[in-house]
This record gives sequence, C-alpha cells and structure tokens, in this order.
Amino acid sequence: MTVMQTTTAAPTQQPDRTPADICSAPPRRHPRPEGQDHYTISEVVAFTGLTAHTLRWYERIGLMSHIDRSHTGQRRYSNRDLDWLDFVTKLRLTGMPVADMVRYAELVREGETTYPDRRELLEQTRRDVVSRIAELHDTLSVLDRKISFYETGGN
Amino acid sequence: MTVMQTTTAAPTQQPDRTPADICSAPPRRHPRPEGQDHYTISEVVAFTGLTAHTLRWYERIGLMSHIDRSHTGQRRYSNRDLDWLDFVTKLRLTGMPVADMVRYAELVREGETTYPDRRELLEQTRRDVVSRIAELHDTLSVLDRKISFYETGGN
DNA sequence: TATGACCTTGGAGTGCACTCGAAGCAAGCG
DNA sequence: CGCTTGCTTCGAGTGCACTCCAAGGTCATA
Repeated sequence: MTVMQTTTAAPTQQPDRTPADICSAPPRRHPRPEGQDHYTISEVVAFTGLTAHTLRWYERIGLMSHIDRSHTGQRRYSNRDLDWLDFVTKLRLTGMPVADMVRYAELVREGETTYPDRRELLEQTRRDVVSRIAELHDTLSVLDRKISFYETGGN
Repeated sequence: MTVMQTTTAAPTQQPDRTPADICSAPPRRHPRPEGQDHYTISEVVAFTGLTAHTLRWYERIGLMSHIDRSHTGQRRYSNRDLDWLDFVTKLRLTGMPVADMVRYAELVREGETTYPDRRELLEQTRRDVVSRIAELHDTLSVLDRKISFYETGGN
C-alpha cells in the first residue's frame, strides 16, 4: 500500500488541547509525533484494521467527533483519533453495543461534568466483562469434558 | 474415560442409551426422570429461557434433530433434548456461529465415525474461547485504568 | 497531461440470529 | 357449546453492525 505523505504539516500545533477526550491514554506509541499526525483514512485503515467504510460510518453515527479535513475535504486523523479508535475497539471487544459507545462519546463531548456518568458506564461494562469471563471459563470446562471424551473414545 | 455422574444421582437413571447424541453429558439434573421426560415446548421455554419460536427455528435449521411428537403432532422434548440445548447454549456463549453448530449437529447425526472431526471442531472452539478470555482480560485492564482516572480526577 | 490509485457522499444492501404474525387445529373447562 | 390456552406452519419483519455502490472529485507520479 502506498502510504501517502501528508505534506500539510501544520507548523503550530498547540500543546494538548483537550485532556478530557482521551482520559488516561494507554501506553501506545503513535506512528508519527504530535504535529505530524495527519493520517489519511487509508493509513488509519492500516493501523487499526478497520475498513474505511467503517471509519466513515463511525463518524456519521457520532462514535467519533468530527475529524479534521484537508483543504480539499479529505479526512486527516490525529493521534488522539487513533487513541480513541483503540479504546473503541476495546469496548467493542467487550460486546458493548455501538449505541452505548455513542452514548459514552457524547458524554466525553459534554466535558468534565460527565465524569461520574462515564465512570458508572465503564464500571457497568467492567461488571459485564467479568461475568462474561466467568461464563467463558464455564464453557471451557464443558468443552474440555467433551474433548477428553472424544480423545479416549474416538480414536 | 467416561465422566461419571456427580452426586445426587437420579434413582432410576438408565445406563446411557445413545452415547453418540450427548457425549459426556454434563452433570445436569433433569426436571423429570427418564420415561417421564415428555416436555411440552412451553416447559422447555421455562427450563432453557429460549423462546418457543427459537426452539422451532433450531429444529428447522437442523440444529436439533427431529423432536418426538404427541399423537396430535405437538412437540415432546426429552431429557436428551434438554442436554443438547444446554450444550448448544454453551456453544452460543462462545460466539460460535449457528452454522457451525449445525455442522456439529450433523456430525453427531452421522455417528461415531465423526469423532475426530468433532474433536477438532471443539478444539478449535476451545482455542477461540481461550484467546477471547485473554482479550477480555486485556480490555479489563484498559477499563480499570480509565475507571481509576475517573475516580481520582472526576470527584 | 494522463493515468490510476485514493478520496468524497448518501443511500441502499447484506448477513446473522432471531422474532413476530396470521391462520388454523386441538384440548380442557364451566 | 363457547371460551381460553397452547400448539402448528410458513413466511415476513426486526435490529444490529457493518458493507457496498455509484458517481464524481483529488493527488502523486510518468
């Protein structure tokens, strides 16, 4: 894939505008440093594994806030957008419905006053994940019982 | 190594008619003993939590083999059917597509010669479950990081 | 300047796993 | 006998999360 260079490097990027957007960012190394983070949609496809269709759809439904555009209207994703996508991907792995993720995104956009709501939402999600893990362990033991049956009886 | 029934055994439990149908049955206590296990669909709904529609649909797509009928054509589910539904529910929890479950059901119907295929299918499923659990643990740590951020910064 | 890969949009389509509806038959009860 | 409840069938509808399409504009390289 030809990684297009985004030569439109904004010279004056003010440092760290909204810490509320990505709270407690994970230890991720970004492909490019702040100031040069103007990724095309195909670059983001390469980084995240999501399709371009899905990325545009996320934006349309409000799961991502408005993405910067080049002077010709093409999307230019930032490092923060990448962080957000990482987080969203994690949430998706938990089985959280997209509508709930949108709800969370809205809370983020509303600012710091929604910290308690966000925490509650994440804690509920956490509980769901924990019980999901328990379910899977349970399933695992059923599978193991059957597999050991087939191992001894089936060969 | 056949798994023995664990404790509180039913008084007159028949010695395992068709081992091919439910291999290595889980330690489940049935609502009624063998011989009286002719459950109506609404009873099965109560036991399993599935809807009557779903139960009929399972039968239609081949996820369940033919269910016994009363003289008037109504379904009468057996204890073995209940066991199978339990197992299917477990498989569903793993996220296995229904088509794959149908494939497994077909293998069961084909008899003992498919033991190796069944084992392979279950082992693949097991691998999927294990990696899913790992993913969820990963997600859990991300959630915990964010939650602790909101705990300290958000109140 | 021309090529071809890449980008834009809104809306329509897909696949999965149910979920429901309509029309009709059968059993039990006052 | 009428009523209610529960069962039957097939086929159509739902909700989710994408996924794709058509028509057209943009961009770097030859």
